Amino acid sequence: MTVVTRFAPSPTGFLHIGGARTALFNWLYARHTGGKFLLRIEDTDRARSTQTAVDAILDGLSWLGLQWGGDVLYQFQRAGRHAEVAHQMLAAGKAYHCYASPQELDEMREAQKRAGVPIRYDGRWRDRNPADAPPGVAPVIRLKAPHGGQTVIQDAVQGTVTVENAVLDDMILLRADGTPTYMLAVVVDDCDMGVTHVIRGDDHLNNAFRQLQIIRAMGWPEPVYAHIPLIHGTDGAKLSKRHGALGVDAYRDMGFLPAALRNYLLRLGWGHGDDEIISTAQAIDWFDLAGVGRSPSRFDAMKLTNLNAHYLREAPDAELLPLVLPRLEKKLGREVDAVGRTRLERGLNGVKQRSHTLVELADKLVFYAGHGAPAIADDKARAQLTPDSKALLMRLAASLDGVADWTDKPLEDAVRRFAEAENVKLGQVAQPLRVALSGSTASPGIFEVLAILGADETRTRLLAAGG
RNA sequence: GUCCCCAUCGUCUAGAGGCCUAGGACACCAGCCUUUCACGUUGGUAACACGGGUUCGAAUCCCGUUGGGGACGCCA
Repeated sequence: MTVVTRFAPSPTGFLHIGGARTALFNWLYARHTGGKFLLRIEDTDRARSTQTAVDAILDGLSWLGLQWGGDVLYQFQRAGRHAEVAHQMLAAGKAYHCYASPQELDEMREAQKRAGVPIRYDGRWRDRNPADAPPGVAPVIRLKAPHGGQTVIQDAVQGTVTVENAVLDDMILLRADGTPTYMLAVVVDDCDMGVTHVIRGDDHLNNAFRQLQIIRAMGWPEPVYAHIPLIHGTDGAKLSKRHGALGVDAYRDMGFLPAALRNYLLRLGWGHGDDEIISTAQAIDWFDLAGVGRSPSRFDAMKLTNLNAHYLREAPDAELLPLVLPRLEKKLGREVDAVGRTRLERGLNGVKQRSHTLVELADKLVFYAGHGAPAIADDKARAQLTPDSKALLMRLAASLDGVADWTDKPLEDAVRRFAEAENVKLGQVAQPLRVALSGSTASPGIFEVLAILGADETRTRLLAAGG
């Protein structure tokens, strides 16, 4: 049997980190088993669904590298099919019309709340004669759920979960306006799409029992359920669009790499021994449902950042350059010219070793991209440029004029000899020099910076700082 | 309120009854390396929520307590 998984977000907002992980797990499981990963947009709530949100979700998944198979299925377009199933159930006596008005049901729930009894539909139209139907009221169709016994789910993550049927009420399948509810639509679509494994957040665990009742009423094959624990914010509460969650686009803007986010998300709720750095290929090979933990986890930006720094260091320069270039040009307010580009190509490796995000990478790279004296980063850097050190830099500029081979090693020799001649420690020359060239007290190796900037640019910056 | 789920360092986790004096990673602290910052490396602080069982033996199994989370819509 070919495994079919799906990710089924509702387009009411961006793709947040929890949804991204759900998508990742579904994608990984499909890839691991050689199955298919499908995408379905649950847009049956016409009032809240937007095209902007659909685009954000599609963009987010693409950026994350989670390619879905086939066309995107839009749930609303299948409303006819959903209604058809509801009517089949009606005809088969598995469902019934309910004429209770929304206000009436609100009152019912209020009364239940006051009485301290479970809040659920009381089945007032379940066995009532249809002849009692009030005139002019469009009914909803409700599932005639089994009364006795219990419903049991063998969840691939949660294990055996049992619920008494008595606590499950007769949910609405088809609204008064003839549109399907989520419960019906999910089940019909999963069945028609041939979904074999439903991997989703465990906020859906309770829904699974209701969905199973529909599936059984229709006599359809039951999927394997895998309800993965939710991701919580640092306060321990469910992460949602309304509560602290950011869209994956926000992480892209913050300079995180898709590979890092995938690795981080994978480790949130799933483990494979002591492994931490897990490539996507490795993840596909290793991923299984049995390794998914059962307790909720909290989002830890520090760990993501650490992982991102790792993937940044590992990434080929050619891959990174196009990603930082736009950020650099935004900083400079102009295009990076050919000279700047060459320096970036040579300097990228040294800087990426020292960066955690693309944002940081761009910050630390900007001195290579521009011309003339760099902006001084902070007071610590400014403090390096004393009258004494400025004078020293002027003498250094003169001394460096004699360097014929403007590369790392000869430059290092020259600077060391200069320090010796001045009778100061190397650091006493290196730090002011670093600030003069890069604008900061922290940079790649100073001789590398010297070499990449070139003799002319170095001289320009030295004179600017010394004068 | 009712139902469901969960519980190992601050965080993510390893742990399938003896391999546990509880391992790894992030973060934090100290040392080394060093032209700065990183990287790297060495060491350190830090956890089985509590109470009962079962067992020769429990972080691991059972029950309860406490705590946390989720769900109870003509939302998805």
